[in-house]
Amino acid sequence: MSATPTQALPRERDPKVARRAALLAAAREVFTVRGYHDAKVDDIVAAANVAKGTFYLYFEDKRSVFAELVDQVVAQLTAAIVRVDVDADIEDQVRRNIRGVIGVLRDDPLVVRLLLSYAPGLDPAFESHLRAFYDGVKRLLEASLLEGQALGIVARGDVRIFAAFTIGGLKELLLDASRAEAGAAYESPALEEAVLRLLEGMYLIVGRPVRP
Amino acid sequence: MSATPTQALPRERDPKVARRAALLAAAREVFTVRGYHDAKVDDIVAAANVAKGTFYLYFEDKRSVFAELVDQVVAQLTAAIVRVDVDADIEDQVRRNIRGVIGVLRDDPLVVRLLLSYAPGLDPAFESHLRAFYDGVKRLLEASLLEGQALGIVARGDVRIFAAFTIGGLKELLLDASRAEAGAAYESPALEEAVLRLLEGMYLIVGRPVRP
Amino acid sequence: MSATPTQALPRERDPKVARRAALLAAAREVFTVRGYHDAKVDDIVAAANVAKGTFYLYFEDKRSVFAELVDQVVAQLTAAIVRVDVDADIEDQVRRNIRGVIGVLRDDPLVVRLLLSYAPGLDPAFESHLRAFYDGVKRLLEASLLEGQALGIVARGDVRIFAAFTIGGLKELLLDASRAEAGAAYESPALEEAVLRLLEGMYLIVGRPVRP
Amino acid sequence: MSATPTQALPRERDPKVARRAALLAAAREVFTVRGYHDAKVDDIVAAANVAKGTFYLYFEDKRSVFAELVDQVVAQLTAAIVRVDVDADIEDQVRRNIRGVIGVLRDDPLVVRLLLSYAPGLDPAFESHLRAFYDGVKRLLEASLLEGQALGIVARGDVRIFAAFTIGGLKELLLDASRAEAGAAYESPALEEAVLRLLEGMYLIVGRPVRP
DNA sequence: CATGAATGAGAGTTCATTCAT
DNA sequence: TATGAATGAACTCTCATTCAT
Repeated sequence: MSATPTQALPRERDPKVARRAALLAAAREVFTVRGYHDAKVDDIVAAANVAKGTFYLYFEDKRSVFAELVDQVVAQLTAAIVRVDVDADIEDQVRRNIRGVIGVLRDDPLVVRLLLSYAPGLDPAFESHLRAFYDGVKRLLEASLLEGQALGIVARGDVRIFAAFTIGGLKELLLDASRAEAGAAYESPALEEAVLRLLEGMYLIVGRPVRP
Repeated sequence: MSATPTQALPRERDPKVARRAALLAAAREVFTVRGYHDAKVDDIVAAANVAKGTFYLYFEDKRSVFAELVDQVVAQLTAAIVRVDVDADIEDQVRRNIRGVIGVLRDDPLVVRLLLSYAPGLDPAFESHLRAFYDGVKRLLEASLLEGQALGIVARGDVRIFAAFTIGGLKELLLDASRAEAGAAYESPALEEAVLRLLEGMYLIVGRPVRP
Repeated sequence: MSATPTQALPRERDPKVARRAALLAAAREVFTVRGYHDAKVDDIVAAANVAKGTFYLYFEDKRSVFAELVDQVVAQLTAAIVRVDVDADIEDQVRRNIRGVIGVLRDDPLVVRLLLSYAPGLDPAFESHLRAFYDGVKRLLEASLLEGQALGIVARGDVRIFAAFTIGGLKELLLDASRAEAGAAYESPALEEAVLRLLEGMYLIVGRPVRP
Repeated sequence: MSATPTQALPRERDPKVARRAALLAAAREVFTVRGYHDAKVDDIVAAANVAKGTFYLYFEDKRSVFAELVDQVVAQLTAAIVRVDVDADIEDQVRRNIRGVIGVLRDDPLVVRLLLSYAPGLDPAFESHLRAFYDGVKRLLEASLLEGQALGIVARGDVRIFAAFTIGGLKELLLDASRAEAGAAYESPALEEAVLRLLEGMYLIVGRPVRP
């Protein structure tokens, strides 16, 4: 927009940062394709074109790279979700949130599988990490729903159930979408519309006067 | 209730069957607590109070015990789900299905976590196994929904999306329920009622005459 | 040939002896086909149609069955070899020895491979056993050759070399023969004739007056 | 002989090559003493003063080290054997072959036992490997003998039998020699002479006019 | 005597992590 | 800082042998 010297894609100058990023990218690729346990550190360093020891210069251990990757996506998602302001246009904001989440996953379909791999029980080591995220989102949603109920724009009912069902449904839907080869219905705009409809059906009262 | 010598819980007499069951139970416990990879065969045999070699008398290998456990739950769930007959009382059947699924998981809360651990990407070895089950359920649901749409008792819309969202929502809900310590809302009957309401809101048109 | 009450094939009446024999036969079969290390006790008892524990009622351990099988063949071979009496027809006796050895192996071609598997170094456990046999035969042959040299019917030269070469040659030849599907040259009489010729060429002076 | 800085025995400078060689040497020692099955990877790495994992940096698995050792000797032997050229001095070439084989085994008496351990039946895994070598040598010898018969310098008779007997005799002789503590007769030149004599006796017509 | 389930020491192999260069 | 060879604890699975029934 102006003559700022910043590069469009600031192709990292600092070689240390670049290395770290390369390893992270390689890890994401490998973890996504192979799964956490099948992904060997050897695979990651091979993909990053780096020696094995280098890996440990940038990361504590195998587990911490995975954790960092998860955090990355979590951060992106968190950034995409905004607390619904009841004084503004509700539907628009909900739509925006849905679109945001879909968008993040669309941009980085590989990590979807990683993130959606909640896998409770399969690996206790990551339960806490992933659960923390889901719990956060769930709480955010619950709070919004409660507020909405007070304002009469969310149907009565147990918000925990609403929240859990919503999040679960979205997860499955997006997982499906990340796998679907074609599927016009899984095109972003259609998906967004369909999800909105579902939420409306379930509990969301939009497009109606706030007043009874 | 009578003089039959059979025991209420017939505490398996056949020692081989008993051992197998003991190992299976131990494995379920260990897998559930530790997760597949962290569960060592040593842990399982220790829990079953059996020597290491014994394990291999009853199971091909570690993986096959896990697979068998999954199959067990899948079978229970499959048995609990019936195809909805549109000539009979729809709501009752849907309710029965919901109740059936909830019931199975309630009876065996440990394995829930195991089954709900779809974990795509975390372990390619079991993806196919678990996906096959989910795909089956999804297809069953999709078919029912299509039929329902033809009869006017299911709202219009993409049945794939309906099905995926429903299953995802249920998974998350039941997972939550399996963790909830107290939570009155997660009591079976209330849960059943709440789920029914959600489905109604999303797409199910019940309690109304088929014909306008 | 007469009314002797002995049975032609005295199909052992004593069940214990029969069991033992059955196990031995099974072991021979399995060892021959699979080799010592690949032959599992399970395979042997399966072939003998006997429970695993039974094996240990009749034999100390796996090794001892093998040893006994080797001893069996060694005994047969030892019986087939006679010390050459220089006062009688030399050629005839040599021929008889060759024929005897060939005959034993022909009767029991399975065990040939077992016996010829001298395998020094491959398994120290059996070296001593098999070496003892070969050394015995070698010494026997050496003694005969020495005697023959004294009588002028064996060429001059190192009898140890003669003996070793003879035994090695025979081993290889018989091993080949035990494998040869067709091979007219490996028919017993032809083989016998050929071996005799070789020995004559190497050191045996037959059909000539002892004294020049 | 000059001022070159190269060492007489260039004690491998490349540490990777050195390690590999050390492991190979250790394996040869251990296999030779203990036999293939009794030789544990632990023994080999202990002998090489290396950690267990290191073994697997240099070799696929236990079996492949053994195979490589066998191949090594086979290669040496193969190099030592030349096809007899009938237009040149026959006796000299045969003598050279004999000397070559004896020489190889003399240089590395440990591996002799390994190589001579044909052990059919003792381990099917290596039968093919070793048999391939013996069959090769046998075919080479047979071809030479056939050629020789056509030229009248090899006696009539079944060349397969000649070849088998020769190779078996040599094996046994060299095995004996590799064990013989003292034994003047087993000194290389004497051995070479004796073998030549045996071959002459059996079928080789040397030093005589081709014409009757 | 016979059975065959149970045993458990031990084998080969893997792989996250370390560290000398 | 980067390397990659070395490490060794740990894991799964095997199988000869034992022993209660």
